[in-house]
Amino acid sequence: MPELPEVETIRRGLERELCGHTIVRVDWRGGPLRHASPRPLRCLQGQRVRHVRRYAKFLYLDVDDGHIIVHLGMTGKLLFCAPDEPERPHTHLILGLDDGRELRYVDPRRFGSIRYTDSHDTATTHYGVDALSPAFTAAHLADRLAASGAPLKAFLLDQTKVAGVGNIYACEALWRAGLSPRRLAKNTPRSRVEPLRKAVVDVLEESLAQGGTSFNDYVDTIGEPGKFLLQLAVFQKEGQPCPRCGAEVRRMAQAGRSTFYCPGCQR
DNA sequence: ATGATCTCCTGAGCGC
DNA sequence: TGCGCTCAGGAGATCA
Repeated sequence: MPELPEVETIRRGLERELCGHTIVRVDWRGGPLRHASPRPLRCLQGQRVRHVRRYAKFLYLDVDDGHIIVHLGMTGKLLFCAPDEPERPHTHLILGLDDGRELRYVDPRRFGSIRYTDSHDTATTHYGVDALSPAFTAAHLADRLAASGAPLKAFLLDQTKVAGVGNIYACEALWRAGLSPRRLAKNTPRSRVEPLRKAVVDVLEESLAQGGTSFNDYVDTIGEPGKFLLQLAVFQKEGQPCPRCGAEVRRMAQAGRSTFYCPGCQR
């Protein structure tokens, strides 16, 4: 479900609504989610949330003693609820807050994870630079592209190359840059690296400004869907005309995922 | 080491 | 209507 803009939207919601509040109750339903938590989640009781950070698609909730590392997978949602609100199916964790509200984690497919740890995250040590960080420069991207024999689409999806880009924005960025998803990363001409970097950053920032992209079930922490859907050029537009050249948008499988592209103007 | 494939799980949407 | 099939925004393990 969520890619970088959606996760960042959620981070902002958590920063606004959760920071400074203390967790007074932990109700863990036993998942299991993708990963077990190194420290028991019940130890979060009595701890105050100090900061909420994001790296790639991971959220880091810094508490008094350690960090809660959250990945939403495909269908994870963090929702602020009143205690009397009916519980949705697949609610795995409820954090009771000091002002009576609850923060609930709901995740039907259970591809997400919630881990409480006292140490630094080891899951992302091999990750690349975050696509919205200042370190994501054309020079850096050029180096990474040159070292990769993967097709551009697979390159962008690989979190160890560039962190935070998912299937929607990989398709959209390649369309904006006019680059074929099949082109090998190392065969990207130097002159097209900066346009690609800009396309990735622009599409992420524009989506973020709209609160992300929603298909079926993505909502932010107060249940609002994202509005970027209206601006997608090729993603899930198979058979429709390319907004730039009018050719028919196609779909193909790459690395087990759907790639949407325009055969007319992506070279 | 790198890239491709499979897998975890549930739900939605489609064709029959 | 109801069944079975395909597909889904992620990423880690495993294989070549």
